[in-house]
Amino acid sequence: MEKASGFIAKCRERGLKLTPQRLAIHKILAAKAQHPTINEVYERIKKDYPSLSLNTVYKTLQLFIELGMASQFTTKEGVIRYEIKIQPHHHILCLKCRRINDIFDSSLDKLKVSPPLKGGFEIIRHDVIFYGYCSECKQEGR
Amino acid sequence: MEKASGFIAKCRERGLKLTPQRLAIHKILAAKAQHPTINEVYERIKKDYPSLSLNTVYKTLQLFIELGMASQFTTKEGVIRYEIKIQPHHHILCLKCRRINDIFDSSLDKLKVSPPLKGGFEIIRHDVIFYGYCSECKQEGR
DNA sequence: TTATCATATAGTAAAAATTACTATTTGATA
DNA sequence: TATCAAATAGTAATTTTTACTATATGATAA
Repeated sequence: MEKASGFIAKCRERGLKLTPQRLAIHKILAAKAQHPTINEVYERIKKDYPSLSLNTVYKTLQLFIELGMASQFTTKEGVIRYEIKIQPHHHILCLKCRRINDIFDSSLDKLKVSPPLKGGFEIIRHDVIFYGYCSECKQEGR
Repeated sequence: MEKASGFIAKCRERGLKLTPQRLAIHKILAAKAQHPTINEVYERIKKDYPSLSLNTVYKTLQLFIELGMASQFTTKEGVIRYEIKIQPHHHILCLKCRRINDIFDSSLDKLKVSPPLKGGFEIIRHDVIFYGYCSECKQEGR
């Protein structure tokens, strides 16, 4: 669970208001190993803030992304998921239960493409996604 | 450009009808380095087959995916793109013009996660996406 | 603590993307 | 060439995302 203090500082820096909605959305994303969809964010917060608007969730997540505080990625099925920006990491997705874990592996962070293969591209960053079966689904024989 | 004959054979095997729509969609995907969105597929074919239904494009692409002949992936912006299944490869995406190139690099195909980091997962496959600027956009100073 | 003001929110509506449904058409087979 | 199941187009329904606006609220400074 990431501290909210960093988030608060960032909002102050940028002159953004610290609303309960933003704090709640940040809290969901910052909880360890969360990769919720828009709707999951909305539904979870709605329990405590029934007046929350889905609109606000959309706009807040977009804001977070613009600020570089969060990012979205999409699974093979085309489901868009969100996560907070933390240290560089990659993902591993269970093909059965759809659970997504983070992988922190510095060797993956260092991947390079040899010049003849990258066709003149200047590479800024990269993501790796592994697909497989988690320990529970593996036992159930899929 | 991939041969259509493989596709035709695959359809016969599975008892699928060889319709002009399917052939056209396959042709678009099979053209070298194409990663079109649903709408791009639809618009391009509509020029020659004005009666084509968007519905058919959706269903055909889903079919191709179920058959393991195509796959979808999504860019950071959440745009879903489709491609034909060819030899294992990865992607490099220009952050400015959104062009997507394929990378064939066997060392990337061999990526592994060390057991302590994969948390019990059994890994089946993986994808790597690089982000950067292509040679043209690089020259334009982004 | 309170007044002020720009920003954020909720609520509604509009637009875009995706899926469902069905009558008709069409490819494959004999 | 006839038959039949499967595929298609067209339409409608549903879902997802975005736009718009009046109201509410966080931040600031008096």
